[in-house]
Amino acid sequence: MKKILINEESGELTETPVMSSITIDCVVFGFESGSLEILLVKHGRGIRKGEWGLPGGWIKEDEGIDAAAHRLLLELTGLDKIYLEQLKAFGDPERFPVGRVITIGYNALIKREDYDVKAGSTASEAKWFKIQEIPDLIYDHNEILDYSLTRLRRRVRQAPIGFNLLPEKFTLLQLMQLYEEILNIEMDKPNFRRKILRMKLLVDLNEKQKDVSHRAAKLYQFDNTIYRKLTEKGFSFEF
Amino acid sequence: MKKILINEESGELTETPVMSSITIDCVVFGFESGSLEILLVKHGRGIRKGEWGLPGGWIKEDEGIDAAAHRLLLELTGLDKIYLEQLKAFGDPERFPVGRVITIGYNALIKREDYDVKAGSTASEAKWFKIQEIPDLIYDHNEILDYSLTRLRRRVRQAPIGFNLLPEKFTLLQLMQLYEEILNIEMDKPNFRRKILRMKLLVDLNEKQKDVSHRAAKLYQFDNTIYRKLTEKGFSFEF
DNA sequence: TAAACTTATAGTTTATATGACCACAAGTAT
DNA sequence: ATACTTGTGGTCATATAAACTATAAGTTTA
Repeated sequence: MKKILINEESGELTETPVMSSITIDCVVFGFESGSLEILLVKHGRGIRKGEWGLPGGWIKEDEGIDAAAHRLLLELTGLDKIYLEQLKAFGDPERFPVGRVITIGYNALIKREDYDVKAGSTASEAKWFKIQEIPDLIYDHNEILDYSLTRLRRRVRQAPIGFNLLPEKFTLLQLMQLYEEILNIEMDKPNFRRKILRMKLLVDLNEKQKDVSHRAAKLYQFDNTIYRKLTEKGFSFEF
Repeated sequence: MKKILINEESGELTETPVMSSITIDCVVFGFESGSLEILLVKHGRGIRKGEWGLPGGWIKEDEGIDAAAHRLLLELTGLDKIYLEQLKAFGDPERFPVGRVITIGYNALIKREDYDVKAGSTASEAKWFKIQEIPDLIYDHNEILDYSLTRLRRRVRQAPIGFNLLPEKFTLLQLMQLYEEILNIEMDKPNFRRKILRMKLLVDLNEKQKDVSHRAAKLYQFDNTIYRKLTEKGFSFEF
């Protein structure tokens, strides 16, 4: 292993840097029929064969961190333009059995309707798990997941990111149920409607649900441009 | 450089991991006479000699990330038990001129009264800068600093962490001015008092300021144990 | 010694947001 | 036609926030 990286001309590095491998691990969230779910992959080889873990992989040389996360998710799901947020780096020296590997965690929010199980190369080994039914995961992935969930719950109250888990067109009830599921609380329908509509960041599509066995609800759409304009005026999303 | 890290027995690693150097960079915040300040260090060598940057350094093998940050700050300031929060990893392939180096950013909040300039080994090259007077920094350190400030402003509203910047005993006005400075807003004294006292997480020390040239204010103390008990009961700090 | 000044602290009032609740409308299923 | 489900609109009591006024307790100055 190349232990010393000092450039004699610039002299920038005066100590011996430790080289380490860097991975990305993604917590991929989806929302299906009222349940918050996470996409896990089964390990195909090694002593931990058959165990579940977060999808991830190695970062390439000359590749940005966000870019690596996007690439890995594209390989896994066939989707680009996934909504991503970096969590933080996890680097317990003991976290990985084979050597020192630091991993960078990501939260990814995807629309289940977009996701085709067969699209990704590793998709046959991928499966959605309800939040309450997550098994023991490899390495420190349960720890990463805990952190991820805490972060999601905080973020979803501060910024309008929940929409990334819903179809392009959604009803107010769907949105409310998303919040109820993520935050694990019960909400009041009329109050929720008023609060979210008062923010004026949803576009009323003047369209209704179809093929539902009850009164059809109006469909709405989230428009990021509107949100940006509002924040410039000092508006701040809050739930 | 050792390019392949596959353990044949476990077979965990199926691709060639890229090795990278990892550094820590800390944004050290202090609060002095009404101003929020940041501790910067002057680079002693190399082509960028004389330029200012965030204090930081290499992470050691077999050293946790948080532990590395604590060690580096101990070397710099002579202080242990500094309040630390990891920000995230910064890894633009171009961020560091000599080679691929990923850095992990930290926010550190310290009590200025505790900090002795002469304590740290590199202290002679360290200096406090007011937030509004930050110069151009080396590498991507301005970017890290921007992220850090955004994060601090958000965090300070959600969790009682501002106290880490104040002396052990402080007045309500000092606390208010800290918030005013960090959030860059003006607040109303009576309203602020009521709001913070209503939370019941300050201990009234039944003590007063000394040597002030005006009516002395009561001194208060923040008690983390009380805060933890309150959060267990469902209380959540908010500003 | 009194007046001026600074900061601490208490109270009041108004607007606004929230939570809990009721009522009814608009559809579907039996 | 009736029951049932979901959507949607309204009310009211309460809590909270923001703006403002007032006074108290000290220090400095003249």
